[in-house]
Amino acid sequence: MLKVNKLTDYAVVVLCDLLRGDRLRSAADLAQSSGVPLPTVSKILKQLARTGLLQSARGVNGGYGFGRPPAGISMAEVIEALEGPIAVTGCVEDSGEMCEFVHQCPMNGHWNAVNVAIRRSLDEVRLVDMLPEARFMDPEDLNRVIAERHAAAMQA
Amino acid sequence: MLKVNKLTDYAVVVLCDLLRGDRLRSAADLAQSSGVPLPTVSKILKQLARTGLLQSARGVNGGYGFGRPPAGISMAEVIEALEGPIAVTGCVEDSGEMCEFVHQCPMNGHWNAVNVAIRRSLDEVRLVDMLPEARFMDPEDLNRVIAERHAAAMQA
DNA sequence: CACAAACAGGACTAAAACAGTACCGTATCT
DNA sequence: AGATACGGTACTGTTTTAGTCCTGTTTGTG
Repeated sequence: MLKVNKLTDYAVVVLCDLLRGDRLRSAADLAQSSGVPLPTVSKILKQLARTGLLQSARGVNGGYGFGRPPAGISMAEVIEALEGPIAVTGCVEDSGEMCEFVHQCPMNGHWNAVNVAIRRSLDEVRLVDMLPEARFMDPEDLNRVIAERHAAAMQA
Repeated sequence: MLKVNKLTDYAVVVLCDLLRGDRLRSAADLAQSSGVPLPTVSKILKQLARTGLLQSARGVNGGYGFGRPPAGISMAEVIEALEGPIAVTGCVEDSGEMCEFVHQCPMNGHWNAVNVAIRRSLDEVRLVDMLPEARFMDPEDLNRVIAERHAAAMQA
């Protein structure tokens, strides 16, 4: 276990697709080019827009684009956008849930060490690292290309 | 999400209890002192013994003890013992599952970077770090005490 | 101004995973 | 022989997840 859900998995596929373009992309467009079913893509994009990771534009010629420079987006942010705060158990500060034994639980706060460790490691993996082409490209070049595409998309 | 299941959560409680003793402890005994229901404790201990993290002895005066020096046990091992290999998605080497699109999937192998990062961070959190008293004790002293208890339990 | 393209939000259902329990078998000590 | 304790597995109700669909709102275009 310790799995992310499928939506998050698909989200990465779709986001990588979005990274490759230099304009707003509609949900239908992304569904087609990524192979993920439209309703699912739609659900993912809505959620990502809600958290600010993506920007959306309605109406004809509308679609989705990154809400900020994509080179700065970490996997931790993507996962949290779709699944909420990273918390491996309920017994953790900020998890939202509160176990009924908080005050007597001997584990209280101790899983936090685990959460912090995981959170930090996810901060260090960037979304652009998930691009297949990232393996073969010079990181500098990759960042530059991605930044140019983002600028073009924002301008249009 | 990205949660461990409750069994794993309970397991840490029970294991910490076991860390505090210097002899074999029966499932019933651990259930009582940890407050976790017996059938559940039993299930956890069985599984941990199966993977070798714990040793078991049957019959009167039987019970469970650590299979090896507990100071060397990491949270990664505990989690893997109860939940199988750490793999945040199905699309990952060693996850056991194989998605039907392996050969065409553009993400193939890329979540691995995430898995490796998480796995490494879990390797660095030790089981003994989950002990509440670990906060107040000198790490050297903690290791010594734990080692002595383990030796005593193995000898008896 | 009407229509079509696209996003926004929420409701609903089927399937899968989990949690918790119970039962029966086997080993060991006294 | 009998009591204690682990070993394996099967079962069931509940919760979560996945996936879909429907209705409303915004915006560009002829």
